[in-house]
Amino acid sequence: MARRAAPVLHRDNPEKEPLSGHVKVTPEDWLNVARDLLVSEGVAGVKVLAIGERLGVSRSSFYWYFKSRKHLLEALLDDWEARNTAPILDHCDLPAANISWAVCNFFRCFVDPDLFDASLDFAVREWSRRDGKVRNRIDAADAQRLAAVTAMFERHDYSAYEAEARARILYFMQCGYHALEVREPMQARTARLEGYLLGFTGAEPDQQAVAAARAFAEQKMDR
Amino acid sequence: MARRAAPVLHRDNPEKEPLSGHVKVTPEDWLNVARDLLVSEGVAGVKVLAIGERLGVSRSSFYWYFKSRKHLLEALLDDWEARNTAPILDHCDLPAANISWAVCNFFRCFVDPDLFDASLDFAVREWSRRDGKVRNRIDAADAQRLAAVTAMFERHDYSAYEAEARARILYFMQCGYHALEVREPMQARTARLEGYLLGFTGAEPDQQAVAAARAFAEQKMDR
DNA sequence: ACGATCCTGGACAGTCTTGTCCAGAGAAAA
DNA sequence: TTTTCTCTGGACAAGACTGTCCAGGATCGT
Repeated sequence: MARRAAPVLHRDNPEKEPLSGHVKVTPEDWLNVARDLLVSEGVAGVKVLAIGERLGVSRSSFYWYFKSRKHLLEALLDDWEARNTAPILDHCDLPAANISWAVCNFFRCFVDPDLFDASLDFAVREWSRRDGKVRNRIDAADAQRLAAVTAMFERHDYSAYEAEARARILYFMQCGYHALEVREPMQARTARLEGYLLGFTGAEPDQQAVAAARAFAEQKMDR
Repeated sequence: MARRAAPVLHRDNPEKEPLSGHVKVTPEDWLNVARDLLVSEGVAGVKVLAIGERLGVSRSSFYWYFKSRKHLLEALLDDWEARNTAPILDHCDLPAANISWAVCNFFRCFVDPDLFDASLDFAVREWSRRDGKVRNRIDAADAQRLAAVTAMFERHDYSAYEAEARARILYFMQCGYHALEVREPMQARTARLEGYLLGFTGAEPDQQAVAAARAFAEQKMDR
């Protein structure tokens, strides 16, 4: 075996790229495009060839940076874990004058793509349905987040029982919203924030908190 | 071309199946296994070979019943539409003495796999993220369902504004619950029903309604 | 200038999947 | 029984994807 035609060299094939020569990429480039594909196409769409094409680079150079596609997927999972849970925990721990402010703080996470990438979170969630290891990691993340929201309600004098029920309503509702990917302008959504507060705190909404959250969301929309 | 080895006949190959001869399947068999695979593996897992193997039938006989894989997927989508939306609309329209009973009726849909197959619904939802046509159909289904829940709250004297906010909390929360596929025994879940009612109706929960919903859920669990 | 190293392109091999074709088994009709 | 129709099995072809190998261009240090 090992009989093989001589590879076509650049100088013999000027159509390729005038003089730029090799295109250099970093492992981060591969990872970034992989994340995009995970979100837009699902884990099945994370293909070495597809990433290489988008980077304008040959497929085989991938194997210089990653041992295999499987290792890329592991890196992708680490990347998600490093991004998406900490901001929620932080925002639940933020000091708040009353429950309205606390809920509005929580709400900010799900409005600001820099704090929490909902698309990425749900792409990983979908992936987890077909992979036990992924599933375990996302279960742990959900447990952490729910515990943080529960603690938030408890700090505002709800009983343990009510705090947990309301935390679940709040977190599940927000996740349901993203799961359904409702096509609704951000304005309509924030306008209904007051209604939500009415629904799940059982207290009169603090209009200042609502206004602040609305302003924040609208500002995030402008970008 | 068209040179080809003579196919191995059954009588020449007794290893196959003693004497049962051809195994007959129906288009419904193909569809049922396809639905299972859609739920467990996602749309990418709906492969002609995989279905055929599970049916114990050769891959090529698939093409007698369906023009192509694409046509199977269309049939799958029609099948979902025929199953999953009507029960929700029906349960929202059920007569109810008060809002607690109404919400508990709604709750039943999401507890009874015969009324609403949440796994199938989310499998289609996931599919819809990669296919515009699927997306349009599921958007329409969501709109119908939300309208029904909103109307339910309105019949119990909530204002249009509050009815919509509470309908969204209720529907999104329930979807979020299924989207996250929380691993929690049904008992724990129904025990928290009262807490949910407390959270999103803004009224004192009707203990009889809660008890009835609990009993229903526990009975469904036994099967 | 020149050698060592980094990184990429293309060929190759192997697997998996879809879709087509046709011989012929089984069952139903004549 | 014989004929006809329905349905299945296996071969074939083509395409997509993964992973391997290696020649050699590009670049950096000396």
